[in-house]
Amino acid sequence: MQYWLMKSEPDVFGIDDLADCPNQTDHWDGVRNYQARNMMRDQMQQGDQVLFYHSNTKVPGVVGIAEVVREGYPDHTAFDPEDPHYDPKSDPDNPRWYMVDIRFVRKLDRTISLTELKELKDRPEMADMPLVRKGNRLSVMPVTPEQWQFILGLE
DNA sequence: GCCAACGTTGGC
DNA sequence: GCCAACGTTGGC
Repeated sequence: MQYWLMKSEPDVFGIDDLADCPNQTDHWDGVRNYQARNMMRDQMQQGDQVLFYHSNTKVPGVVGIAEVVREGYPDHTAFDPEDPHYDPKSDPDNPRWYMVDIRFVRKLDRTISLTELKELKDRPEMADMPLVRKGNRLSVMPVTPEQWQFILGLE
């Protein structure tokens, strides 16, 4: 079992939206970055735990926990010309983009803000966490067990 | 809303 | 294969 962090803009799809979905489950569509794609397609497994992160908002930070319930499969939104994430280069016979399904587990009692995590970035537990490094734009990233424990220990 | 960082594209 | 131009991400 592995740990991950996934970013989402709460104005588009936040932790409460996930909790409101049927079965509290939704597909993580729209990722159009190869590094993130590779992780969803090749590495994420059923049962993996996910830190749900709100980006591009007033207080960016970790707001909840989710769980991977379906492993990588083709992102159908890439095939739909009407979809904002349409990619004509993705062919249903040879899909370019993949997604996973995640299910809501719980909200944190409070937001563990990016500011707070940055202040703690020199802690040994937080070593090599892409999230707190400058210029990081990866929307799906692996989280070490140490990072997982440490971050949730702040709750 | 600004803009730095960074990934992707396409001309050569 | 290089790299300038461009688009996007995402913090502030």
